[in-house]
Amino acid sequence: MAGRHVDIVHVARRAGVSPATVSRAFNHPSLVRADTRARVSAAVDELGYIRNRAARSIHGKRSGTIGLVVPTVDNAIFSRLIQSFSDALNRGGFTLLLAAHGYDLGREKDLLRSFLEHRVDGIAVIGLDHEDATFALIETRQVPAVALWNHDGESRMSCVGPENRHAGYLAAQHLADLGHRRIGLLFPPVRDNDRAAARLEGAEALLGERGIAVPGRWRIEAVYSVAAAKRACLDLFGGGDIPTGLVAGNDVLAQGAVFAAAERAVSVPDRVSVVGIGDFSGSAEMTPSLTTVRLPAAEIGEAGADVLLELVRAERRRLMIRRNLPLELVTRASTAPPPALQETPDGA
Amino acid sequence: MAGRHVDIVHVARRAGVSPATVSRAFNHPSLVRADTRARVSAAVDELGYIRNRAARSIHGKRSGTIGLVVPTVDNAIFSRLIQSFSDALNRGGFTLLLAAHGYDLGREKDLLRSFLEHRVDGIAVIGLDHEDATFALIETRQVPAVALWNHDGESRMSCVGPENRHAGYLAAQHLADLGHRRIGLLFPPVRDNDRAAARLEGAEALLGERGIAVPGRWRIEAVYSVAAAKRACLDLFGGGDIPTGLVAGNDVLAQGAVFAAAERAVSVPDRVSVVGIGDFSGSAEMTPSLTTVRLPAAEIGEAGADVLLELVRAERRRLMIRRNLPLELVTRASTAPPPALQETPDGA
DNA sequence: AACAACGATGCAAACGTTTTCATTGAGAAG
DNA sequence: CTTCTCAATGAAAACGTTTGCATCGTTGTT
Repeated sequence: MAGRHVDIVHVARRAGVSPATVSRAFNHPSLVRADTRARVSAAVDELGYIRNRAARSIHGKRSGTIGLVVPTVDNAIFSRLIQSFSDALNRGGFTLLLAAHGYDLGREKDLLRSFLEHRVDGIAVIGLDHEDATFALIETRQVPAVALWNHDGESRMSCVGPENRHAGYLAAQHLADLGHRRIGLLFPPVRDNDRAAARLEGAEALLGERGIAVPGRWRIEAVYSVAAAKRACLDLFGGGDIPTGLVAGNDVLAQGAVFAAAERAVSVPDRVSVVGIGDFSGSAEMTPSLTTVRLPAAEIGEAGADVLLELVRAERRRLMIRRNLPLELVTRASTAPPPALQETPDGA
Repeated sequence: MAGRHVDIVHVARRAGVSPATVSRAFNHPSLVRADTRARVSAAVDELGYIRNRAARSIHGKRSGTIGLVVPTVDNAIFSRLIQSFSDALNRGGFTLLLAAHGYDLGREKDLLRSFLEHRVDGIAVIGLDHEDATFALIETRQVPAVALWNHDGESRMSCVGPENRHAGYLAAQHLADLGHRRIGLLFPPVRDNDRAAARLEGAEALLGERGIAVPGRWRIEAVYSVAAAKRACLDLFGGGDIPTGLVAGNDVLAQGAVFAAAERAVSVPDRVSVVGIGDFSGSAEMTPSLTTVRLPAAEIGEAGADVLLELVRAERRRLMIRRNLPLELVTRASTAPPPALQETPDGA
C-alpha cells in the first residue's frame, strides 16, 4: 500500500489539498480545519508517507539531531552516560549522533566537523580539554555546546559534571584518614584525558598536604581495562615492597588491582586497601566490595542533555551554563586501616 | 575570519567562480582545473565553509548516516558492539545515529521511524524478533537493513551474528560433559529478547537430550545487572538444596552468581560450577575466572557494518546477506566436575 | 444590505545544493 | 585559416519542504 518515494505533493493530491496545507497540518495543526487534518492524516497513512527532515532543515529549521563525541563507548564509564543522555534527548524529540575518537583529540575535531556537516543542533563532548581548532569551530559557528564529565568554574564552554580534581582528593583523603602513609597510585595515561589528569592532581595535592611522598615504583600506569590493570598490579603485588593503600584512577583499574591481589594472595583490605573512582556496575557486588568515589554518570548524561537542549532553545547564543554535580565517597569493604595500625588498635 | 551562514554561493563569489564549480570541486574534483580547485579550497578555508549534507541529501544523494537501535547502551554486551560498529562506519565515511529502546519493541519501531525521517542510508537492529510494523517499514521503504547479534538461516532480513541457540547448547553441554546432573538456569526475562530466548532454548535442548530435568526452583530470572543476579542467587545459595551447576544467560548474570556464591561461602567450582555466555571484559580476570561461551562482540559490530555498507552500496535492493559467526567455549576456573564425582575421581 | 474581520486554504518564493545542458576557448587536424 | 574535439565553466532547473502573502467564503456588525 505504500511506495518508496512518496512526498508531500503526493499526500496533498491524495487528500485533495495543497502541499502547503499538508505541511501546516504537521507543523501548525491549529491553522487547519479538523476535517481537513483528518483527510491529510488518512492520506499519510495510506501512502506510508514519512517526513523528510533534511528538506525541512534547509529552511533554517532545526535538524533535530544532537552530536556526542566520546573517547570510547566500550567502557562502563561512558556507556551509562550515553544511555541517559540519549534517553533525555529522545524525550525532547531529538536524535543522537554518536562517535568515538579513541582518546585522540585530533580525531575529535574531525568528528565534530562531520557533525557540523550534518547541521546538528547541538554538540556534547567529554572533558574540557580540546584542541584550539575544536573550540574555534564551536565558537565561530556559534553552535550550542556542552562539555560533560568535568566541571570548572573558569571553563571556556558550558559544562556539566563533578570536579574530577576533588574526586582524586577525596579518594586519597580517605586512605590518609585511615592512617595510610605508604600509598600507591594506579592511573591511566593522562594524555588527552583531562579527567584522569585532574583526579591524579587532586590525589597528589592531598598527599602533598599530608606530607606523603609516592615513590616512582608505586606510580603505576595502565590503560582503562581490567586486564591491563590486573597485569600491572601482579608485578606490584609480586615483590615484598607493597604499599598499604592504593588509589585507582577509576573502578575498572581498582577492580583489576583487587583481582591481582587475590591472585597474589595479598589480602584486601587487611594487607592493602584499594579505593576506586566511579562506582561502576559490579563494584558494589564484587568481593570485597569496592570503596570508591561515586561519579554520577546517569545524572551527568541527563543533566547534560537538559542543559544542552536549553542552550539549543535559548534565543541568545553564547550563553554559558555550568553545573557542578556532587561527589560522594562510598565506603565499602576494600579499605581499612593499614596493617601496623590494625595491630595496635588504639593509636600509636 | 569566518561567519555563521556561509554557503556555497559565498564561497563561489570569494573564489571568483560559479556555485556549480564549487560543488564540482568537492564532488568531482577531476572535472575542475587544478588552479581553480586551489582557489576554491582557499576560499573555503578563509570563510570557514562547512558543507550542508541536508541540502545534498534532498537531491537523492546519500545522507551519510546509518541508524542503529539497540535494547540498551548501558551494558558490557552492547557497548563493545557499538564501538566497533561505529568505528567501521566512520572508516567508510558514515556517521552513526544511535538510539536505545529499553527492551521494548514497540518503542523500537518509533525510533526506526525517526531514523527514516532523517533519511538514514541503512539501519541496523539487534536480534531477529521485531514487530510486524517494523518489518513492514523496512520492506516498503526498501532501506538496507541488517540484524546484529543473531544468525538464522531462515531470517526475514540480513543478519550477522552467532547462533544464540548454539551458545546455550554449548554452555549446558559443558556442564553435562563434566558430569553435572543437578543444573540450574539463570536467565533474563526473554520477552522482546530473542537472543536470550534462543540461548535458553539451546540449553534446555541439551539438557533434554541428556535426560536432565530442571526443577522450577532452579530456574532463576534476573534482569541484566550484576546486582540483580547476585540478589537472586543469594537466595538460591542460601538454602541447602543447591544445584551443582549453573548456566547463566550471560556473563553479567554469571558474575553476579559467582559473587553471591562467595558471599554465601559456597565454593566455586568445588561446590557449584558456573558457566556464562559472552566473555565480557573482566570475566577472565575475576576470581575464579569465568568459564564462558565467547560471543564475538567486536567482530559482530565490524562485520555488521561491513555487510550493511555493502547493502547500501549495492545497486540491487532486496539483497539478503547472512553471516554466521563462530562461537567458542572458553574453559576457565569456574567449572569443574560436581562434588560427588570429585570424591570418586575414577567414575561411578 | 453593505462592509469588516476572520478563518481556511492556495500560490509561489525561498532554503543550499547538485546536475544537466549549453557555452566558451584552446588546441589538434585538415 | 577553418573546422572539429575536448576540457572547463556557467546558467538554470530540480530536490522536498516551509512560509509570507493573497484569495476566498463566512460570519458578525452596523
